[in-house]
Amino acid sequence: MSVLGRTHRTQAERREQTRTALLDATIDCLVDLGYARTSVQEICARAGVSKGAVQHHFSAKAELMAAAVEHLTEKLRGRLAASITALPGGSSGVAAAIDLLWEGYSGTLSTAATELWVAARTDPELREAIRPVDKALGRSTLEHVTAVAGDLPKERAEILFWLTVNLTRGLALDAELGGDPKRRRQLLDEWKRVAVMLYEDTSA
Amino acid sequence: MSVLGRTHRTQAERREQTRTALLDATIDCLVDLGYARTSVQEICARAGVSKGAVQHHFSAKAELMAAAVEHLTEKLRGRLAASITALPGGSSGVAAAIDLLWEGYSGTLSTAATELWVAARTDPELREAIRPVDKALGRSTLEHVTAVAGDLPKERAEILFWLTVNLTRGLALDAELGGDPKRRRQLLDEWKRVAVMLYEDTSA
DNA sequence: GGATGTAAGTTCCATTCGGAATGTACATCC
DNA sequence: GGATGTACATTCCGAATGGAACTTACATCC
Repeated sequence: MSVLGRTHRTQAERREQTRTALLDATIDCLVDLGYARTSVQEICARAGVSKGAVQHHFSAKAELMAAAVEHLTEKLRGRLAASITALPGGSSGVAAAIDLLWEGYSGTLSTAATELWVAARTDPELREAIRPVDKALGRSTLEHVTAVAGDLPKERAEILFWLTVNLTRGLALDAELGGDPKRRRQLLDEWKRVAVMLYEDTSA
Repeated sequence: MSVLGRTHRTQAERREQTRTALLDATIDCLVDLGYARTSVQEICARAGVSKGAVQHHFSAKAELMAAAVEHLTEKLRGRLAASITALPGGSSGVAAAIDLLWEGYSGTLSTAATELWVAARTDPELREAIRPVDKALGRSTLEHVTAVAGDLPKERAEILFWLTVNLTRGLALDAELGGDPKRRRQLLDEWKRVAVMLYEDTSA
């Protein structure tokens, strides 16, 4: 008897609603509690749904997590894609792109992703679920980026992109542990300087 | 009745032996099973010790984990410090230092550290235990590095160091998930090139 | 509008967890 | 060499977990 869904809902709508409610609640739990303390019961409580429901949608907890990964990356991809196409070209675009990747990889969505990533290391099932999705996200983002910075040789652009992504992920870890934000800002600024330099070096 | 400890052991020795056995077993578990599946029972089984022992040494699981962090960083620090002092000076030293940091931050010890880090994000107690220890490790390593690359302005050396550390941590995450080793090698080589360039730029 | 299948809620169970209580072996000190 | 305190083992318990079985509610199709 939720306040939503007062009207008639088709079966597909019902299904989709509780499904996304479950996945969103899962991400919430990952961010708030971490993977270790994310229980099915807690997810159900947050989603306003019973345990039976999750079992109906997902045969096991791992499957729920796998679906959450997809849900998560889909959201992240959407956010990134939207911002990237609005990037300016040239060297100012490089700096802006780095900021963008940092924002993308340091937000709550990425926090949840990190939880799943780390958990996946020792959970083969989850791992197999994550890998293709993550690869697709990387490719998709890379495509958008290279499309914007088109005057760079493809290989150079890729290297610059992946360096940024990995640096950003390291910084995100640092942020999660409560490292010094000022230093992170400093490092990111320096990296932008270097990246722009490299960019101009190669494209000029 | 282990094969070790057949001789008389003083109380302090007994205490120290089972303590380190427990901590080593904890790290083992973190690497093999991940934080979520690391239970006290499993640790005891691997350490060849009973549950009562861990309770005698550590009042709660969180305390064990906190001690494991310290044990871990101490080991890591030892390994890094030993290798760093043997570094050559000049730009070849920069490249070698990067390789060293990569090795240090991508081994099993660091894998366990990452598990604890991520878990600490949502566990205040563990977090408070980790922060000072991690900071000390960073400072200690940084000190050694700056001592070797002494002809660089201090601030520049620090930035270079932290950029490398964070990049390395991002790459380590990628490695854990089974990313392409060839690409990681490529990225690391490129970063070495850039770092050497920056180094020569500033010190010349 | 009544039959039918799917979505979701309720209840239950086996397992496992961390931690407490209690008992035993060992080392130290007189 | 016997008393005493520390290190470790055994056993138990309440709580929480994931998953199964069963029941109820809803939408769809005739």
